[in-house]
Amino acid sequence: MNVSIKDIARIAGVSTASVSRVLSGKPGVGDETAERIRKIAEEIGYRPNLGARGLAKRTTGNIAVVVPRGSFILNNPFFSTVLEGVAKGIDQTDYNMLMSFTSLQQKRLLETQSVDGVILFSPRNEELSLEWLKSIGLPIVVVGSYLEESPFPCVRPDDEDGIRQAVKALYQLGHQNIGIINGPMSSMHSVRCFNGYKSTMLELGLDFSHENVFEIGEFDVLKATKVMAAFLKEHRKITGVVCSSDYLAMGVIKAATMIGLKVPEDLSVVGADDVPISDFITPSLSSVHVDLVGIGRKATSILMDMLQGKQIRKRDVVFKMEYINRGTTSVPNHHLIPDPKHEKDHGD
Amino acid sequence: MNVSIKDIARIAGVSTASVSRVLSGKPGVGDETAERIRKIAEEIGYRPNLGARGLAKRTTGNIAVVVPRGSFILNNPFFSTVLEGVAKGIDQTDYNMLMSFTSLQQKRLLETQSVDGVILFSPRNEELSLEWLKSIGLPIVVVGSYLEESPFPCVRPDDEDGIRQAVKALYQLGHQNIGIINGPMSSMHSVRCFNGYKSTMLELGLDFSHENVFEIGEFDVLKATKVMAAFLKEHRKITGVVCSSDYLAMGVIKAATMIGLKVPEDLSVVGADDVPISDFITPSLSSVHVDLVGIGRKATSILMDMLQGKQIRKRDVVFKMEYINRGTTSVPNHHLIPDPKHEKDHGD
DNA sequence: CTGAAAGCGCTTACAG
DNA sequence: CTGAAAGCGCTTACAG
Repeated sequence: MNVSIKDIARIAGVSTASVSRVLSGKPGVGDETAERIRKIAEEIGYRPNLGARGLAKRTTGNIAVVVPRGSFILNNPFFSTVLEGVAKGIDQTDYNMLMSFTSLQQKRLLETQSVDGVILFSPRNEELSLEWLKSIGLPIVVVGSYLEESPFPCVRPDDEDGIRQAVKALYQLGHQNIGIINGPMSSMHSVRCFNGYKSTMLELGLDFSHENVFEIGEFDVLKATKVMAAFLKEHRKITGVVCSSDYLAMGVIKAATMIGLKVPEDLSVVGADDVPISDFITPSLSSVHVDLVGIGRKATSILMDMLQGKQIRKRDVVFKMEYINRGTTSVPNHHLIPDPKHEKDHGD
Repeated sequence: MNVSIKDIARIAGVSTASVSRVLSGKPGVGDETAERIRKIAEEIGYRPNLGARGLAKRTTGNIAVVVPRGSFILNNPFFSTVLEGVAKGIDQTDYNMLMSFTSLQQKRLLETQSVDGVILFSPRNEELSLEWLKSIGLPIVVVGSYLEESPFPCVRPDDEDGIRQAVKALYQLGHQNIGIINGPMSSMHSVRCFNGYKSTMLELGLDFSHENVFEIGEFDVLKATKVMAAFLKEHRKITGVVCSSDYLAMGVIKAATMIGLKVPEDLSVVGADDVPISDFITPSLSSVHVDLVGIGRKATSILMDMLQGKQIRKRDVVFKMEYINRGTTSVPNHHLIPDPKHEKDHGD
């Protein structure tokens, strides 16, 4: 029913081969013929059928963006911000973006020859097996931390150092009892954050205790506030807390408020990643900045390189992070600090 | 290189027609043959080629989700929340979800026979012309307010009534000078909000003045805080402000803080839509709730009906809204209200 | 129940 | 510069 190159060929009195050539920008057709073909195509409102083209060329023109953990993840500004970068990156190409949020959809998407490559948001170990991922034989680049032995290029924040900076910032403000609110340890990101936290505490000569580590099982922070509130209540010695994400940090603030703690007077909290909304809430969130949009863009450009058969030199691209002091951090309430002015002299 | 039904047919010693029939669940193949085919398909790791299937069946199996106004829109929780509903809806079908954020991508996506239907997030008039949209001849359902004369089914919040409730709530708290922070009037949503605001002010016998209407030109609220702050500074008589979205409301709070106004003591603010994060920030945002996820789901199910050729009875599905009092509203500072207890007795 | 054949809309050696 | 033809991987009347 839709017009096809056949129609154009008939009207123009040429072969479909010629039509195909001019419409897909290939050389080898006389200027006049080409012009005539273009005009006719325009007139009869020709729309190429990407599916057919894909069949013939063995490509799809689609790239998949798969984010595990269900669609509620959309509320997590980390994802939406990186996604913004990915979207911008893809926009500059001729690819279309296919998204999937559930594992069912992912399987279907990836097993069905529907995409040429995939941007994979850091899956947890149990969600997508490395074996399966390898078996589908698609170019994949992962965003965020993933398995060490992953064969896929990866672009991620330097999360371990991010937490390190967060802890140091708190330390320099005078905090001694510093806790961490972390995601589930099945995520490499959480593991890295934990490592950064632990090693920095030790390095600074602060008490490291598993007591002060709170791991929430789900990324659904909204639901986790009550347990966080309980945790904070039990650990009143903690005057500062670092979080593995800004989103989590917002939950901590909420939880603190619930039990009557003031931020930052009673509790300093610092996030990680510095999503756009963090500078926007009141008080604005102290965090460790990283170029999230840049991460998304970089991931896309690496994928594009792979799609063009280029050799990928750097399999791991790590974005550096930088602490930003805003409204949710201050000197601890219980101790008067002699000289709170020294802002940043990496004490070691 | 990938195995196809031809390979299966050869191995099984049957025709590709039979293979096709069993693999796509069609009747008319003997149990034994069917079983053999299935087993072989499994063994050699057959993956159907959706593109080829699409070519043959004249469908794509894809639905497009198009959101205008660039990808920064992802930071707007309204979109991500509705999107969550859409994603959940699509998950339950066999369709894949193609997303596009820029107008370039949209054109390509829709003009290229890549999708069977589209979920369109309320475009502004100037972005996507109705003519063009109609010309592509795809089933479309729009989410959010759009042109009155739009021929496409639409599902949206009752935004006009939402603002009405917000104004009334403020009025009942004792506010007399109520302003509105609105989006650009090129969006139907903003128009509706303005109408709701104006008519309610008049109805309540309050002063309506264009002075108290602040329209921000862009949806990029982050960038708009400074102008909002200036506006608030110039209009100190305003003790309460209603916003056309929660996202905007967060900007107002930020702006108020910037100029030293306390929320809600000095300024009450109420949002609209009640996105998940609104209950999460501190103080939590008073807003007018609407089932955003439900809106996304409903839009998807309507589209599915259209795809199956069903007649759509209700072309406009309007979700009702309900005011929720939280932490950003209180009695106005300047006036002592005799009886602030009467919470909700729709005064008219 | 089963298969031969045409067709979906495009691309691309191959030959001229 | 141009066309005939085969092919991409699947589906579906049609005939048996």
